[in-house]
Amino acid sequence: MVMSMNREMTIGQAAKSSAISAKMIRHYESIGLLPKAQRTESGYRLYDDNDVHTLRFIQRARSLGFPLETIRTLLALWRNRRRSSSHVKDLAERHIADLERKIAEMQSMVRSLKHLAHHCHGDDRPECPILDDLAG
Amino acid sequence: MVMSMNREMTIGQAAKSSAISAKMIRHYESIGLLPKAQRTESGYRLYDDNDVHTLRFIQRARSLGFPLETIRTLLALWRNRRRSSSHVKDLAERHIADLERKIAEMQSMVRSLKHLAHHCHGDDRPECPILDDLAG
DNA sequence: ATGGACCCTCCCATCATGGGAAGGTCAAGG
DNA sequence: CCTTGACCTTCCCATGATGGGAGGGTCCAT
Repeated sequence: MVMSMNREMTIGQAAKSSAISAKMIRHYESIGLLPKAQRTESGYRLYDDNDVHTLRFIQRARSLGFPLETIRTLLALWRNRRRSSSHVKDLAERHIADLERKIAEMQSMVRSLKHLAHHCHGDDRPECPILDDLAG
Repeated sequence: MVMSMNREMTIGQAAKSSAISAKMIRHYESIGLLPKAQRTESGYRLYDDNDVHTLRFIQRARSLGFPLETIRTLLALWRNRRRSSSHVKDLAERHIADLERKIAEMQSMVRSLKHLAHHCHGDDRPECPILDDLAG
């Protein structure tokens, strides 16, 4: 049933194919996010298309901001045919809530900063409402 | 411990007065953000109202999200009577731009995640558009 | 055989913060 | 006076995700 070619490649090529740096691929392996890679006799890591598929999964999850520990769970769910989609959705929704909390925090900072900056002349003189605010 | 009358206090009290942990106050001193504190004969750090004023300045700046290196500059400007407010305003505006960039990044993640979560049934079955997306 | 482009491991840095160990100091109450 | 507990000290380690770089081995094409 396996009809795909099993092209093997070194870590540099896997890195290019997945947009994850070789440094990070080694790191993910070291923390057990990835299984230990195959090695050549001389110790070079070898990756096949399946490995690259996993790497891309991780890359996409990282690009959505998922922390590595959550990605560890997502990978397990991905591989588990008896998973429930509610588990995955729950992880996504918690992550969304996390992001929205951080966004709100930063937006509040931006509002305050813009207010302060708006009142600052921004010229050669020392008077500055921004510093006045920080000084309390 | 010799405590003079002009409102000198230990690090724990300075921490309470400034809402910066004792741990962080020591750290700020170690990286030169704060000058070395006075010490009692037995080695306890001592802080006066002026020091607490500086600590509150730092606390307020941190609460607006300024990184410590920028706060180092802000402190110098605060103490410099020949500063130009444009310098301060510039720092604030760069910080605003930084925050807005990060906010936009996270909002983009949230948009994608909400879209995916919206299409996920979130039930007992394994089918999951979120994992399908991550898997590419 | 040589050079350059890979690969390996190991250590260190970032950024801001906290935890905790091991030990010294101080004030209050028995 | 001595104990107790709440402070204080320094030092090391951890977080999360990533990168830099040293020192050394491997592979391939010229």
